[in-house]
Amino acid sequence: MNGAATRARIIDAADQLFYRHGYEHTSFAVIADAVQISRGNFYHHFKSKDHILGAVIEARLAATRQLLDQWETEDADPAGRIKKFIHIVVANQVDIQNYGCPVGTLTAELAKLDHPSRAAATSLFTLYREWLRDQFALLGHADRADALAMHVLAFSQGIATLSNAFRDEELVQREVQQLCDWLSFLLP
Amino acid sequence: MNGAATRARIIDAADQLFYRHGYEHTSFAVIADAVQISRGNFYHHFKSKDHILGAVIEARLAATRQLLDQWETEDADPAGRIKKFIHIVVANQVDIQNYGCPVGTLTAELAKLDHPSRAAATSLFTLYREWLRDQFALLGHADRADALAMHVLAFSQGIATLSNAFRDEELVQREVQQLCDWLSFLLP
DNA sequence: GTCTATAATATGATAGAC
DNA sequence: GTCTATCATATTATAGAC
Repeated sequence: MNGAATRARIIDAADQLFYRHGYEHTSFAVIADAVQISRGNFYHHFKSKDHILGAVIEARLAATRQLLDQWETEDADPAGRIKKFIHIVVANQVDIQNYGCPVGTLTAELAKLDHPSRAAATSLFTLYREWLRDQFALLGHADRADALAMHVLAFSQGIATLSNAFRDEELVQREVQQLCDWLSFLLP
Repeated sequence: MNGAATRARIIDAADQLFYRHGYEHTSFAVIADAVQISRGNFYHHFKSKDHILGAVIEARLAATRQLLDQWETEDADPAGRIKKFIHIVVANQVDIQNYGCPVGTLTAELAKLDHPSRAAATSLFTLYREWLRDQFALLGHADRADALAMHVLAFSQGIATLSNAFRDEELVQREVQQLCDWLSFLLP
C-alpha cells in the first residue's frame, strides 16, 4: 500500500467520523476499523490524534476553497452565488438533521475542549465570511459587506442547529425562503 | 452531610461542567473534585453518568420554566417579553463567547452521540418555542405564531454560534438590534 | 451516607519484528 | 509501510468497610 494513499484514507475516514460522532468520541479504534489498518500503523502517518485533527481541518479548508471557486465559475451573478450558499442547508439537509453543521459543531466542540486547533476550525468560518463579504461588495454594498456576510452566516447556523434539534424540513424550507426574500431586497 | 443536599450539589456541578467542557469530556473525577466527594460516593446518588445527565436536563427544564414564568410577571407586554428572550445572547455574552448556547451545544453533542437523552435536551428548545409562540399569538399573529417563534429561536442560535466562534461583541449587538427592529414591524 | 480499594475496560501512544 | 505486543493511564462502575 502506498503511504500517501493510506494517509489520505485516514484523513477521509477521520473527517467523516469526527463530523458524525464528534472529535473526542471518535477513538483510534474506530478510525482503524474504517480504514482497515492496525492501531499501531497510525503513528507512522501522524504523531498524535491532534495531528489527525489538524490534517482533517486542512482538508476541509482545501475542499471549501474548491467549492467556493467552483461557485464563482458556475455563476457569474453574485446574488446567485449567495443563494447557492444559503441553499447548503437544503442540499445537505439529511446530514445536517443527523449531525448538524460540520463547521459550527466542530468549532463549538473545540471551544469546550479549549483545543489548540480551535482557531484553525474558526478559519473555516472565516473562509465563508470573506467569500460572502466579497459577493456583497460586488452587489454594491461594500460599506456593510462584512455585516451582511455575518448576517447570512448567522442565519445559516441557526437553521442548521434547529434542523438538527427538531429534524423539521418545513422549517428549513421556510427560513431559506425568507432569507432569499431578504436578499432580493438588497439587489440593485 | 444531608443526602439530598449532596445530590443537588452533584447536579449543580455537573450542570456547569457539562456546559463548559461538554458531557463526554466531563469525567466523574472532575465532578467529584468540584463537589469534594469521592468517586465511589456517586453511585449512592446516581446509577450512572447518564442518570446524572438526565437529572441535569431536568434541572435545566425547571430553571427555564421558572425564568419564563418570571418574565411573564415582570413584563405585561408580549413584545417586551420577546425582547427579553432576544437579549439573552447579550446578557450571557461572556459565557456564550466561551462555551456557546447551553441548549444548542448540548443537543448537538447528544445528537452526535446518539444519546438516549437527546429528546429530553430538545425539549429544552421546545419550552422556549412554545413560550415564544404564545407571545406571538398574543400579539395577534396566531396564524403563524410557531413560524415566528422558530424564526427568533433560529436567529438566537445563529448569533450564539458565531459569538462563540469569533468572540465578536459588535456582531451580537448589531444582530440583536436588527432582530428587535424586525420585531417592531410585527407590532399592532 | 461516605469512604477506600479494586475490577473491567478503553484509551492514546510506543517498541520492535517483519 | 504494516503488523503484533505492550505500556501507562483514565474511565465507568462495583464491593465492602466504617
